[in-house]
Amino acid sequence: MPRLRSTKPRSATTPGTDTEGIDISFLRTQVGYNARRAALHIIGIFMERMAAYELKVVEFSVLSLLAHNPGLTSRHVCAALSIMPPNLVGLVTALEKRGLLERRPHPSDGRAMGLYLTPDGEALTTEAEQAVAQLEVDATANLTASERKTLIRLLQKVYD
Amino acid sequence: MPRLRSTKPRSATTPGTDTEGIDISFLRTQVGYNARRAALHIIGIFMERMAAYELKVVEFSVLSLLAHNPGLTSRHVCAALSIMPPNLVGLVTALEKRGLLERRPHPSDGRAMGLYLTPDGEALTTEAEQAVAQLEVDATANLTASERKTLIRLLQKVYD
DNA sequence: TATTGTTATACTCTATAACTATA
DNA sequence: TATAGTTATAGAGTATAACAATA
Repeated sequence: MPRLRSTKPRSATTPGTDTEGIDISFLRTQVGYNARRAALHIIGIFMERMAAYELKVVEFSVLSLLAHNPGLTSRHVCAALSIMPPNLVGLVTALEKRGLLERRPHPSDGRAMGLYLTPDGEALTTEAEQAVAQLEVDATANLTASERKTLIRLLQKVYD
Repeated sequence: MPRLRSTKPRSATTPGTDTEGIDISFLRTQVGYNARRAALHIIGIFMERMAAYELKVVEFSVLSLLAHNPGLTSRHVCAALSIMPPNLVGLVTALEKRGLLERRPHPSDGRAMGLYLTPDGEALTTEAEQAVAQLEVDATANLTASERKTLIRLLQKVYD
């Protein structure tokens, strides 16, 4: 299989700032590279807009997960979001201090704590989810509704 | 707009380990969430397989970029791969110490250094690119060739 | 004055080991 | 013996400020 590889060194006169003329043909044919670039693009816009709610990506994910699954334990949240248990502790503590969720002892398992949104947490999450839904549409404005649906389906086929 | 949100708390008897039965319907409708999950899935397999070449994702990206664009300056590489200049320094130094690339003074700009793969670097990159291409196909085995092509096209529409 | 490459540094994110209390 | 939550800590990744050499 022949390698497509330019032999001519790049213009010796203009180092320049732009990305124009740089050959990234190999990386562009890889799903991983493109998925990462697309994810970072959307996450960048997420961070800009969600700063108003003082929510990072993982914090929003936890809140949204608990909004739809009240009483989930830390272990459940970790499994669903691929978070290491030690890293969830500080996160939950911070959200608890902000009055957005609370830990309640599990009724039948003395080791476990159920996580529940407070009314404030519910309200904020409702707003935040709407903001995220809008932000996602804006961040993927180059896609038609149909393309967006197809993209999500194909991405899920990759990791499911 | 009604919120779909379960009101019934989760089973009080089985905290469990699995992810079964957890409702992640909201997150699953977001492109950003799915793109990140898919990227992490592929990157995980990348790290496993490319450990044989002692190459991390960013290191491979730099090598592949230089293979197709000999003489690129640090500034170019940073712009093309969204790396902060201070973070590229150690990376290039390490690859140089491994004998995979070398810095040559730019012929017309005394500040700049052109980056070039050594013959060893070229050889390793050729092997690594083949390994990555295979790994990508394996990591996206649930997709047909046509779906894979569509996925890449849609991802590029998002961030281009 | 602006830019390239660099150093030093700080901040964030993620990962590992070990402890406690319960099961 | 195993598991849930936690603590402390280490490591990787990413970001900013400032400097020397050159444009």
